[in-house]
Amino acid sequence: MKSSADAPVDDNLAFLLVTAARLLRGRLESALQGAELDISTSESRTLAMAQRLGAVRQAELAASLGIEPMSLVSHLDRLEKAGLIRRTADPNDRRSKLVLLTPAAQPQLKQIRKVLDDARRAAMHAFSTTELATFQVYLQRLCRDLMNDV
Amino acid sequence: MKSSADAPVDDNLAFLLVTAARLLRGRLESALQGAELDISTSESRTLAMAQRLGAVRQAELAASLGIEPMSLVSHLDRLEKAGLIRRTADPNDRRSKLVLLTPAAQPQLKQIRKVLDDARRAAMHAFSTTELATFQVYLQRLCRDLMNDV
DNA sequence: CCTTATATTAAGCTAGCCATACGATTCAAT
DNA sequence: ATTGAATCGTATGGCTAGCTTAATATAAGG
Repeated sequence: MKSSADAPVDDNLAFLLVTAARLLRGRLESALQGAELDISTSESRTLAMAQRLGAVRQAELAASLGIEPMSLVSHLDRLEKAGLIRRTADPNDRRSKLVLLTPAAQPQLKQIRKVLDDARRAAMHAFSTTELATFQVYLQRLCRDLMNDV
Repeated sequence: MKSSADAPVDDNLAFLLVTAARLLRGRLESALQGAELDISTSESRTLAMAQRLGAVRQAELAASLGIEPMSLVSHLDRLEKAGLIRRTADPNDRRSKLVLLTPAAQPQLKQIRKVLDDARRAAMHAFSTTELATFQVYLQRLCRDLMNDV
């Protein structure tokens, strides 16, 4: 299937980005729901980043996600309740808590990744491998710039 | 200033897109506020699209924006209250209303565009003209695909 | 007549943000 | 040792931008 050229789309890059994100997110949420995974896109992302960073302080995890620590709390609450993470006191700083994945999280995360990847692939099937790689590099660069307060 | 390579970012394109959009949007909102334009990003986008389409039915405007008609109502309410648009009965279909920009909207929209473009440019100053063009084409294609229900 | 379309209203949800605040802890300066 | 500032995670209430479900009156098309 080829893209339709007749639907008007924004002529402003920022509007396009915000719109694409919103629409793609809708797809991801539907896919997670359809797979009966009781987890949202944002919780999935939190879990994936926590896995990547290993035992990580909440403040650091929030920074890596580009969100406020306060906003992270509710995601962690849900993930902890679902038995996918646990919070433990940081032995090096008693103000802090470390976030660790539980054994149950690994297979779950594997499944989540598959569902999300399939949905993303379906949505972007008209893009070539090279284009996808370029797209991803651009987004990575942009995220870094935006997160590092240019 | 060059991008930092040490901040971890997501390795998933979808997460990157959603994050970039959120962060960029924050920049846009700040810029609009800083310029004391009493309008949000979404209202700006609605106004810009309404200008582009000319006298347009609400359902059609919503479709072009990729949002639900119901969601459009509150944006239009605000814009109408601000004197930037007016709604008028469609002579061809009495169920419908046409959205038209008021004379006050043109200079306002010009200012809004400037503020948004400056903010977007600042956020993406590390991208070359060619890269920006490529990025925009990718986003346009993605938006079209997502809006045309692939 | 029946079905679909249109704009609108209402309530509730998610994902973030904000301001404000708190107790506990840590760090740096004196 | 003391003090003030900063950090940390958490709680509260409220905001925005969309979505959802449900519903309504009116209009249009077959």
